[in-house]
Amino acid sequence: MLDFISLTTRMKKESNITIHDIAKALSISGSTVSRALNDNSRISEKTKNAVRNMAKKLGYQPNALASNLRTNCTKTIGVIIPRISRYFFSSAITGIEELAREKGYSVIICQSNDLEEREADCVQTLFASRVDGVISSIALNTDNYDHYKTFTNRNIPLVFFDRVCDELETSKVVVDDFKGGFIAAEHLISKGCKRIAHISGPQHLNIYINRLQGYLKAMRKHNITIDKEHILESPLTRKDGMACAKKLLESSNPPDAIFAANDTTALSIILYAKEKGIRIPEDLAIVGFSNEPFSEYLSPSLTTIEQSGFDVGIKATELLLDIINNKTGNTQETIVLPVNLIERESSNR
Amino acid sequence: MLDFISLTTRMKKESNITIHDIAKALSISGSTVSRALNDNSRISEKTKNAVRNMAKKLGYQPNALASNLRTNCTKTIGVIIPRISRYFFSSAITGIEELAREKGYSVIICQSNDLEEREADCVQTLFASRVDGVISSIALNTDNYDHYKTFTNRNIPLVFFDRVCDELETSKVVVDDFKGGFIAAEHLISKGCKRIAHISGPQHLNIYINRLQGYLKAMRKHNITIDKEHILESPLTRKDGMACAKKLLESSNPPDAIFAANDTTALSIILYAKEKGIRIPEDLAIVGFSNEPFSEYLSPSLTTIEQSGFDVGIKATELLLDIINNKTGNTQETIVLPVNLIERESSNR
DNA sequence: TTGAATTGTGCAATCGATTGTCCAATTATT
DNA sequence: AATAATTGGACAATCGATTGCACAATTCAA
Repeated sequence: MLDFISLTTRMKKESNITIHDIAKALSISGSTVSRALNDNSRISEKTKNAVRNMAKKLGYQPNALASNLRTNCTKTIGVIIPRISRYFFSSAITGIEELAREKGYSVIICQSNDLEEREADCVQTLFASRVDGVISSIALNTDNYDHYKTFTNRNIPLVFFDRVCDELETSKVVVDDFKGGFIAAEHLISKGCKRIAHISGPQHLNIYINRLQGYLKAMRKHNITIDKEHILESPLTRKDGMACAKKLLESSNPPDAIFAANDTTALSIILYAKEKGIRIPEDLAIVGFSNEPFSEYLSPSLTTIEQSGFDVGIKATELLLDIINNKTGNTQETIVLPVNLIERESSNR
Repeated sequence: MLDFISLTTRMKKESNITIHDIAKALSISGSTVSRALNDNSRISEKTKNAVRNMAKKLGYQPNALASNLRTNCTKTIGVIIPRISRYFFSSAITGIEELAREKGYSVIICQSNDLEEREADCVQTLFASRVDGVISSIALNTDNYDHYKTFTNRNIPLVFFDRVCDELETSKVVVDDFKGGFIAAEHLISKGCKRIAHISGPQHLNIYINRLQGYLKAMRKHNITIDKEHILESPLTRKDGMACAKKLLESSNPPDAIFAANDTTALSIILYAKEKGIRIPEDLAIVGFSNEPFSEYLSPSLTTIEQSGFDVGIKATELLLDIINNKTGNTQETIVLPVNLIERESSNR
């Protein structure tokens, strides 16, 4: 029992080594220890070494809280995303974390669950944590951006990615949705499709507007007239996809190809078509968007537009860290990353 | 320009409202403000209201850093996982975050990328951030657990989930892998399969040991003799799965069913079998483990064992918060969550 | 050799919130 | 009315690291 007590006592002590303990052990002042540990030029090599050795010997671990309080910088960046379980976003986080850790930053992640209210909560949480900067992708139903002023008003660097907000003047990282829409449509055209429908997403989100515009441009370029009924707007869930498929395929003028604004919707279409005995790609060619992990394994496998969440995360972090470290002035950059077409069975005719 | 300057000045000020500013505005002391804000019983309702109103009016936002430093508690929990982009783990994080935020905690996430060295880094990062507790799932190649002593030595609560470590005496949350293995094998037996192979994972991980043991028990229970060649150990990647499939299916005594320790391996088997013209499930029945997002969409769709990452995350967080708030003593609980079989085409014969 | 420049450290204030202790004012008790 | 008990609030120390300034010791210049 005695052993146990002395053990716990020792452990307790061990967890509380401060620069002052080091200072005492070496009979120097705390400020010298602090400077030595920070490699300040005003401390002699000899002292620095002594301090470093003693720090190691005592098992010193700097208390970030104290440091943060004094320096008013936490070496932490906050991330707000709709949902972590979506592959694109978890890939983006992987990229963010990768670069952040390399540069000595930690990452705090908050999920908005695609709810504006939750997003506002996230903003509060991150602000309370005094993050040095924030990377965000906007929730599906957010149409008021005031909560972000918590950051902008206080000059806390903010970078948006993927789902960006034109209303706020910040740097942004997006993929080339316009081009994605364009090459998706042009691909279908090249396969001889004549009646190409498009299922788009919520039109207050730039990404869906751009995919739609890219599609329209390709259609115009090839002088294909569009049946107005062939352009639908949808929240893009599995269920909505089913409804859209039904609406399009049961109409009087059914399309011979569909470009869906995401893979989930494309999946719904495939399932619906299978159920109805519509052959893919012979009767109906399909192109999705995102290259979800499942898209490769669908039957038929899904032609889609690939976008790298990882790259987006890396770029956004680069941008943010540049701003934090004041490498860039007040410039608001918008970086557009490339997309590319992955041809698979669903359009191979 | 003047406007701009005064604006920035104001903004700067706005971001630095402290309890002392409130105190000054009301001609009371900082300690009273602090107590009022914390709803301390020694402050009169009248004063509390005055303080709250002034706080709102000035746009006061508590500085968590200062509070943390003083109270030595950060209201933050750390999470270490192999990789966030795996669905099971991102689901677990969703669960963790959900409950944590509800209880007023933030979450810091670190990825080990299944590397022991990175895992040790994560430990350091989280410790430096002075998290109040840690939830971890061990990296694939970790076989030395000393780095976790950083937490255990200092009585920082630690809970493992899924990939747990028996060497360390902590609370754990796992799914019932043994039972999962058992029902997977028994299901195949019930379908009339006689030569049931199993592709297991690294045997220093409890989850794979348990799945294997469950499988063995089912086989014994039904008096089925096992060809030793029918039990393989694999790192369980796509590529390894292919190799295992080849080895099993080209042997002199090919199995008529395979229970794979994860869905990725099951996928490889399906692809290999298709390539070789082996019919599923007629010639070969397949059961996987995890119910990955893609498993439902494979052709044939994959029978598998479902485990809820979300539930595991919730339970682990419950456990951790109980320990942090000292509701439980030193008890080391191990919670086992249920699994269940999802029957699909790959075994439907 | 003396004053100036340089180098290496220490002192003490500071970041913002919390909390043990003390004191004044108010209310209750006999 | 006098004392005791209670209530509401102020003071000052504290958490641990950082940093402007002061100052002693050393080196350099003339």
